[in-house]
Amino acid sequence: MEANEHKSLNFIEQIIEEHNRTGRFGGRVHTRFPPEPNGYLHIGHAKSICLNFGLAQKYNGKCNLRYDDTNPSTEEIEYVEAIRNDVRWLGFQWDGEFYASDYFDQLYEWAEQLIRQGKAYVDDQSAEEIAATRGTPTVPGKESPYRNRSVEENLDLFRRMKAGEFEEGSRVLRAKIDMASPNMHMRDPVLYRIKKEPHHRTGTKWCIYPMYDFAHGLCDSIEGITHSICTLEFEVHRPLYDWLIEQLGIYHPQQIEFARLNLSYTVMSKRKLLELVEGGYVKGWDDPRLPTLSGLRRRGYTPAAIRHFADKIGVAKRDNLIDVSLLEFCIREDLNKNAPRTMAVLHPIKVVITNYPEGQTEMVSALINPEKPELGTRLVPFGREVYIERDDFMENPPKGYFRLTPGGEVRLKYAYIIQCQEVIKDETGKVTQLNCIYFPESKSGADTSGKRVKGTIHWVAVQEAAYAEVRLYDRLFTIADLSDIPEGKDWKDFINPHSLEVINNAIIEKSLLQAKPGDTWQFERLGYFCTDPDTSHEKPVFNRTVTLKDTWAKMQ
RNA sequence: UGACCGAUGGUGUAACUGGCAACACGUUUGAUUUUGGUUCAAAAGAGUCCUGGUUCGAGUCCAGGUCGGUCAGCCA
Repeated sequence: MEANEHKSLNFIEQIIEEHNRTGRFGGRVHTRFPPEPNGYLHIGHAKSICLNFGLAQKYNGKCNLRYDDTNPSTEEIEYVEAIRNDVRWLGFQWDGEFYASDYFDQLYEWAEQLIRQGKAYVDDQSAEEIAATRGTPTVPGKESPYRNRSVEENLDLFRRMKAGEFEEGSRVLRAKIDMASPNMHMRDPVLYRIKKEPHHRTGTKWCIYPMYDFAHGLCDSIEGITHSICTLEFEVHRPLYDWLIEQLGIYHPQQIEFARLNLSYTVMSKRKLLELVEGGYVKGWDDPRLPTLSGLRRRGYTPAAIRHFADKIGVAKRDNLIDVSLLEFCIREDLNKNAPRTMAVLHPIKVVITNYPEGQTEMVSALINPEKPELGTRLVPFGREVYIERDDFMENPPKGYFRLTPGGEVRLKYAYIIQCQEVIKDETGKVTQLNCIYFPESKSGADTSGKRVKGTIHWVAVQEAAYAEVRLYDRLFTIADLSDIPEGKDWKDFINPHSLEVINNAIIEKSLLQAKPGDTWQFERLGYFCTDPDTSHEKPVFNRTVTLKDTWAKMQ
């Protein structure tokens, strides 16, 4: 596919190829995916994962998985395992699996080195005082009264911080840069803080922990990362990233920033996702309505579709809002080719074929997947009574409707053409049964009836029907752009109250009772569905991944 | 009256680095079809944020503006 097809380079590939030309990294490409283990991965992370691992593959390089675990108060082992599974599920294998905490000793040494160089100092101010003296983007900050302590005093204090002599919040280590810098991140940023909390990997060894800005670039340096790819909000951190590495005189990777993914009708921030989960708006991190990888997986999205999506959206620096219809296109494309077909009826009406012999059944032959005829056929039981979709019958059809109508004819897919002769209703006027006749010579594959019908509908034979729970999902929000909330409104005001519809007694073919969690299907004419982990032999449960395109529904 | 970044059809990304603005999604139309699916064919839709400059020629270079985003955690 990518063999001799010349695809233009994205801006990161252009930078890499420029580096390769000039020999800055000796032709090496080594990236890393650096999640913080404090939440689940979402499709925005998938963009970053595909980018980082994809670059490594493309340039014959390497990509590490590195947990950015510098804050023990929010991070948990549960998340590192979930992240590992998600990355693997997406289809990537990292070269090295590392943790920022692996490097705490080295990081500490470098902090002492900075102190010895007179480039860092221990500040006794409180967090509030530091905030108050940092200034604003337009007003310079004020230097700390502790800024000019001697190297010896700083070293002593920092070592005692490490030894646990001081309370949390009483002291921090700060870089000594420039309190008047127009870049807020250069105004003596905090490098280390005291946290008397056990860490999921280092236990109680440490009671001081490095800040992101201090740790990240230095970890990149240790691992020999060439291109440290991160999102746009870190752009203003880059001068600090570079400053630390230069002061220390160590190997210098290149940080490159790209625009994070935004998807229409959903939220992507960890904070909001967490709020949806904890507020009970959804049923967990793997709720199929969420853009988390675990949610998408449960919804029936495949790794290949997500990778293809990541490829199609491209990489650039401008803010973007990708239309979900592109994601839906990617999963339909995959499932159309790969999902076996079956028939299910979500909202049934019973059809009785009055001229079909009572007690008779027969097996009709159906394609497993018309996109892959080599997969062959399956046998579907047919009989005198079948269920059809309520939508596939209309008593007073509009122009252009070509399904079943009183006196009208349709084909029951893979079986016979039927004609509706009688409509039976209950006392409320609801249609409860259709009496039809069939044309024996119209059987699929052996049709000598000469009849032509416009419509073909799906069905399930009554005597072979089983029941299932089917969960229909819709977009989680009612507005496309969640970054643009009207004045006085909260983003949660736009949660779609109809994002989940549960059908308790959908009709399926009995053969589907064998379905295993994760199996994907196309329910003919309805959409793609995936067996949910909640499924059981007694009560199969299916999630609708996405509907089929429906040009008729669009016309209505 | 800060610093940094960005601006190309409805959406996203391109434009071989100064040479007829292309591709994908979406939309519309037609053909095929035993899924109103798929497939195939076609169309509409931007003259590249604005103003000026350089040039035979500017989306691309220069100057000035406008609009949008990010940054004031001992979060990442």
